[in-house]
Amino acid sequence: MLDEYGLPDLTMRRLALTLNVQPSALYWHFENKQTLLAAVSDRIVRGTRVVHHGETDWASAVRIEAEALRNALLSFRDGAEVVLSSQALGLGAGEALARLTAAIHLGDFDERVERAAAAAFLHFLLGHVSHEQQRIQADSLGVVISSQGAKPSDVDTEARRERDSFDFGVSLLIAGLAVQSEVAR
Amino acid sequence: MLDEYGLPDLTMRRLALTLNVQPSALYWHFENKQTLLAAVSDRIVRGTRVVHHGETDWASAVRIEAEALRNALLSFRDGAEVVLSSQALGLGAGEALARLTAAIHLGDFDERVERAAAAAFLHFLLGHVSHEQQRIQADSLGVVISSQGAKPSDVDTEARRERDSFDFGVSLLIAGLAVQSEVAR
DNA sequence: ACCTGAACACCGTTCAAGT
DNA sequence: ACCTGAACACCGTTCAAGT
Repeated sequence: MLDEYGLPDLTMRRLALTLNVQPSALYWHFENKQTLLAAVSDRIVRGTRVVHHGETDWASAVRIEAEALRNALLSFRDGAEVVLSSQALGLGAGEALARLTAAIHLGDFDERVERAAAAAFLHFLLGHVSHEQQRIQADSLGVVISSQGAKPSDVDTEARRERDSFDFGVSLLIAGLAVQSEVAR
Repeated sequence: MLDEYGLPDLTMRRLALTLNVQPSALYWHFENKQTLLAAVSDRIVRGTRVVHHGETDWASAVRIEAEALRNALLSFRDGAEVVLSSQALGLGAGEALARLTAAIHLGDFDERVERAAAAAFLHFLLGHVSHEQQRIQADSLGVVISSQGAKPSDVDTEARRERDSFDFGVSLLIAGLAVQSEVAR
């Protein structure tokens, strides 16, 4: 349904219709829409399992995990916004945070540093991908935002640019964390 | 209205009621709710003007700007979420991005680096503060989320912790960007 | 230029009652 | 255990018509 209609049209009533059921029936299975969306977030995040990395360093582990999470979010329409909206309520992104924290933990930092860094990674990640997906959607609707002189810029080079700026952001945070580790010892 | 009711209850109908006007009247002034919220975002972001920093280095400039933006967002209930929701539509956060970019520009980086870094700062900033405000709201409703053994932890130390983890995130990004500048030359 | 009145096509959620 | 029927209290938006 998400892929077909997008988040704004993922309503309880439409979901019930798809399931050939009355809207009220959904409330036997989920307390409300928020918890339902949290469950959807979980499924989205768990989508991409990371290849069990042997004994790589923490930086590569974080990079791999970030990439995997980005792919998981990108694999559903509005994926990032779904997770963003349900973590805004304190639900749904726990799994993602745990995975990032585990990767960082390989670097053996102070525990509070690890928590704060994982949160920073997650904030960047969700923000960036939701921005990406908003662009994807706008493009698919043929909406032209780019002002003056910018060529149609084929989808491929556009996708590369997005990936590059994502990697750049991840690199910034990793480099910052690396400096932090040198300060610590 | 935002401070009194919060974003979820900031509806066109309630706004009209507050203004002693019919809901349809609002549509003469704004094309739709999205553009109205974008205007609200603008006001929130412009709230805190930065003290004209003389000739500090780019790192302090960025730190000051980030702090100012955080304060602007915190000064309205659900401020971060308002901006987040309207920048998800490509509107509303332009001013914030411009200010961060200007501060970073003092460091004289590659233009693409500056853009990507400013975006990274903004994503972290909005994500962090919206998380903060969600916590504030939960606390004010007396909702206890913290599991087991965590003391009630007075509001003051809680606020300090939030500020610290915000500063930490900003520091991560700044340190990462500093490394980037060394690579460049 | 700015607003009203009335309508359209929806929402999420509750709750008694059914099977 | 799981669902229906019916209702409640709302939404955003449009558009002819008024002043």
